[in-house]
This record gives sequence, structure tokens and C-alpha cells, in this order.
Amino acid sequence: MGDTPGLDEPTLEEQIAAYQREFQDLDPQVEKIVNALSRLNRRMNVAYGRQTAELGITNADWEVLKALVLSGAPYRMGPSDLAKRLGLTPAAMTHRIDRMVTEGLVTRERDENNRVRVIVELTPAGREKWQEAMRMATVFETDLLQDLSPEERTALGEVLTRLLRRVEDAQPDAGGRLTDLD
Amino acid sequence: MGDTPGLDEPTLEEQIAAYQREFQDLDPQVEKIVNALSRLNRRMNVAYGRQTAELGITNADWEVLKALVLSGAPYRMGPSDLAKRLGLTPAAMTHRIDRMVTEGLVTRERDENNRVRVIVELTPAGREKWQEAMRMATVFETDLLQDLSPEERTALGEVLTRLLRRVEDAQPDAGGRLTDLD
DNA sequence: TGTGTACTCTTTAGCATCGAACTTTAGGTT
DNA sequence: AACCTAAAGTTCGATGCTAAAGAGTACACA
Repeated sequence: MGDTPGLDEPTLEEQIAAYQREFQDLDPQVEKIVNALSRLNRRMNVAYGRQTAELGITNADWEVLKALVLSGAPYRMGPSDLAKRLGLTPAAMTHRIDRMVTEGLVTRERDENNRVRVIVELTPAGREKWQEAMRMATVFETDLLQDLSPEERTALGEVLTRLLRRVEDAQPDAGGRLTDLD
Repeated sequence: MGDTPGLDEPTLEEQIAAYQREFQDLDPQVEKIVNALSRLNRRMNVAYGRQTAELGITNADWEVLKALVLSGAPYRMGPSDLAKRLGLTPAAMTHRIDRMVTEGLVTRERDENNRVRVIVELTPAGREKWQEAMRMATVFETDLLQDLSPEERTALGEVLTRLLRRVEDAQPDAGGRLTDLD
């Protein structure tokens, strides 16, 4: 029988207490925020993964579908543009597109104007999958934020974008794998 | 020449505008929060990755060191406990421990009381690496939150733990890869 | 026209991961 | 005591990623 990893972690409070025990000069408030951000993100990814699995695709597929849809009609991009957008190597994109072509989510053809280039285009089926995934995602997201008042949402959005701006200024070239979803 | 993925994404605002263009019934405020969370987390992971690389270890190593340190003295755990804690399979732990043993970060020995079991124990060198990584991490984290007032920090920590509690109740067994750090 | 150079994508080799099969040991049941 | 079952860890095969090398095409410039 295969092992299904089942993540068995202490509560956030226990964990921060343990950090304080093992490391001096630790600001518990900072640690609480940072660790909550990490955990929240992981749980979100788990939720998205379950939803896409239900649709018969992977999170990796969904990332590509999102990039294509967000590029706007006619939903075409080159493999290396996709690779840059998703933060992975062109080599990885080649294989990912292979798979998605066989799944019928995208088509791949050479650009007749510049035969070095390849055009990856979303199929109607791929667009449909994206919409279904979006419907499920928005349900989850709405549920997640359900307990927040309008004022809290505004404040949270503002603070998070402020933090994001700060870290983006600090690392203008991200160079990170897009394991998370956006 | 190898490709260094360089993540080339639209601004958060552009992206949300594109979502609205392509998908009806979208709450921009919700989307802003969720997408900011994802992006923030990715940037944090990039920062942690650079720091651990500077110390000559990987983020994977750091995850294991953290789990061992947080377990408390004498900093011992079994491979499958570690695997559960980190959300990966025992098979992956076997190889990861192999590597870390050769790096001198941990030791592996059989439990004499129950010879099926294996004990992974942190070495002094491993503990030292953990402390250096923590020092760097706390500098980054402090800098990240620098612009937030004490009131904002309190409010942010409270809201995030509320969201976390909600999503943890919804998925009691996480079953997710611990790609993020905590 | 010919050549060099840059760019785009694919191929190859190596590594980490997962799922599943397997080995060894512990502990309960008859 | 002999067996059965469960648990811990490793091994094996497949997949997806990276880094690096390779092949094909376009464009600038002599």
C-alpha cells in the first residue's frame, strides 16, 4: 500500500512556543504572521489541488491554462513566454505542453511567420476546464474569507499589497518557481 | 547556457483586471487578497532559498533541521515521523536523510530497543546551520514587516490565524507537501 | 551573398519525488 | 510455541523538474 503523506504538525501556537524555547531574540508576533502566511498558503494549494484533480487535470495544467486565458484572446503564447510566466525552464514547458496536447487542453503549431517559434493555443475544451476550475476556486475563496467583515477585507488587502510591494522591490527579479497559484 | 527562470508576471492590479475581463461573477477584493497571499508566499520562499543556499544547504535540508530542532532536545526523530511532519513519503525521507548524513547535518542509527526503527539525530553542525539560517530568516522577516505599525501587526496576525483556523477545520487532514516554510 | 550571432525550442543526463512492492521486526492470538 | 497482522524503513520504477548541450531559424552586417 502506498503512503499518502498526511501532514502532522503542531498548532501554530505550539510551534511558536517551541521556536522561542530554541532561539533567543525572536519576535513572536512577527513569527506568528510569517508562519500563518506559510500555512495558509499550503492549505490553499491543497484545496486547489483537490479541485483540479476533481476536474481531471493537475495544478500544473491549471497554471498553464490560467496564463493563456489571462493573456487574452486569441489565447496564444509561445513556450518560452509561458515558461517565463510560470517560472520554470523551457525544457519543462516542452514536456508539459506535450502532455496537455494529448489531453486536448491546448494545441501546438509552428509559427509560419517565424518558423523557429511555436504557438501554444488554448482549445475550447481547455477554456472550459479553466472556467470550471475558476468556479470551484471562487467558491472556496469566498468561503475562506466568509468571516471577514468588509472593513477587514479592505484592510487585509491593503496590508498584503503593501508587504508585496516591499518584497518585490527588494527582489525585482523573482526567479522563483510558481508553485503557488495566482 | 542554462536558463535561469526569471518569472515575468503582470502586476497584481493588471492581473485582477484580466481576471475580471475573462470571468464574470468575480469579487475583485477577494481575488486581490488571495493572489497577494500567493505572491507573497512565493517571494518569501525565494528569499529563504537564497539564504539557505548562502549557507551551503538546501531548503529541503532546512525543513528537516527545523523539524528536529522543534522536536526539542535531544533532537531525535524517526524517518517516518519526519516524513509525516514534512508531508512527504518515507521513500523521499530515506534519500533526503542519506544526503544529509553525508553532509554531516544529521546521524542515522538503529534503535536498539526496537530494531525496526531508525533514529535520526541532529549533529552539532546541523544545529549550528539551523541557527545561522534562523538568524538570516528573522532579519528578512523583520525587514518585510518593517512598515507595519504595532496595531497593524496585531490585526494582521489575528486575521490570518482566523483564516487559518477556518481552512484547517475544513481540511483536518492536510495531506499537502510542505513546500512552504514554517 | 556569406557569415556570425542571437534566439527558440528540443534533447539529454542527473536528481528528487511519489506510489507500490518488499524486508525485517514487534506484538498479539490461539 | 506458531502464526498472523501491523508497522518501519528501504528499494524499485515512473514522472517531472533543472542545467546544459544541441539543432534549426532569423537577422544584421560585411
